[in-house]
Amino acid sequence: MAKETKISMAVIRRLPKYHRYLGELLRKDIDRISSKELSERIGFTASQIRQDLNCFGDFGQQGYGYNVKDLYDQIGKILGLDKNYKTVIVGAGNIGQAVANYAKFEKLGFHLQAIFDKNPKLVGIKIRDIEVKDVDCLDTYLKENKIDIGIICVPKEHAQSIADIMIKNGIKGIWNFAPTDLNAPDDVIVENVHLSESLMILSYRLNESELFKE
Amino acid sequence: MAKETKISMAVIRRLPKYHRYLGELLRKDIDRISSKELSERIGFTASQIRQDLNCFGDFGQQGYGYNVKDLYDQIGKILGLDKNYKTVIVGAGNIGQAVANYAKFEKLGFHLQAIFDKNPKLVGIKIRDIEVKDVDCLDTYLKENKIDIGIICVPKEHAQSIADIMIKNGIKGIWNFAPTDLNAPDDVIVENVHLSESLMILSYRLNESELFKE
DNA sequence: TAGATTGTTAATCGATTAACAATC
DNA sequence: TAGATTGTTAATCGATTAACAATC
Repeated sequence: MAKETKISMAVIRRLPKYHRYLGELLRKDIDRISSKELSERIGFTASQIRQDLNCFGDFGQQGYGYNVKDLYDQIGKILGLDKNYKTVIVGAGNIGQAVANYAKFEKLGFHLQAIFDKNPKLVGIKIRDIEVKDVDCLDTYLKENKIDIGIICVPKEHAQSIADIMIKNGIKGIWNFAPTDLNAPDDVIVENVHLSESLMILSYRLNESELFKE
Repeated sequence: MAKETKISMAVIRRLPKYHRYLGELLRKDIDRISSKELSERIGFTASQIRQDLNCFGDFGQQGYGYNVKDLYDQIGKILGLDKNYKTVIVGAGNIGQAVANYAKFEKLGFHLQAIFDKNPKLVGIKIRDIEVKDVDCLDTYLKENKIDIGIICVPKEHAQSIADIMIKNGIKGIWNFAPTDLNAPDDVIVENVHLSESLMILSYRLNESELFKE
């Protein structure tokens, strides 16, 4: 991570897409690519691609372009995909189970250590060989086990209190699926997945375009 | 939807959050709010709130502020939440099932009509009283039933071919959970939920902040 | 009326695009 | 070397914030 100055959120949100497209090129045994050609595939301007990449270092070579494998690895490193994270899921309902079973998850270095729920019908069942624990044990569990990331899949009414327990016990990142904004100190990173917002935006765009006639 | 000129994506992506916060105020029996007070709750500047809302009409009143119920309803209408949409899910794996069982879904006016999968082990099972059909029937089904929105929850390798069938049969919106970018004509709206991108951004931010020491 | 708060214009800030010298 | 393509600066575009007259 070469250069200084704060990277803008706009750039950061494009990084995973670079990583994904470079991964595809790699699988196609393409070993070099110019910003112009990548631009045509990925849909960003060549100029933007060069600007974005230059936030992190001089990855390219004049007259040649970028080495695909190299750049893929570099961006993976920038994204922290070379690291390992210990995670817990709180909320073993539909979304919690889907996340737990989400295969890509482990591949990216996120290792699920435990799952919690408050529903007695779910406590005790096994998901991916992990027995669901009672949420009352969460606080104790987090004290006894160093966990990096907490995944919140509970209804919005309980999300903040679960987040508070996580924060109190030193969790550094929260992946929040509850449809609410969590309060957290600056040194705890919260990344939201708000499905209903996504759906509303789809609905808006459908109507805006006048495509949708009931 | 009063005013003209194209609304920017930045504004649109904030609309669901307005809707959510106004819904909360409503439940707390607060019936009027100024841009300043809303600003303190929602975390946007008062100026931005007034700018955003004015894209769609003059909802406020000088010296008074905004009527919560009114504004909530207006934004709901702008988002198309007063409409009903017929949907199908293709892919009855973890994510497909989670989406199918997602309660909020129906409440927003999205009515699930059918679920498809190609796995014989899943074909025939019932999810929310809907029997999973073989994906080979998708094309015929869409010809016989007018569906508004297709939800893609299949692995990325199959996403485009499913999308093609949907597009060919007149589906106007696609909610895409497959980690790939779909090709679609301009009159088909694609809204992506890329979970792994969200996770990568969390990972990046964790490392950037130097909070994460392995 | 006086006070409050909007709607809207102007100023600022930040992000994207264009251009081109540097250089492989 | 000549051609290609980067890294980077400057120009443009768009989004956010500030300011304030209009008005409830």
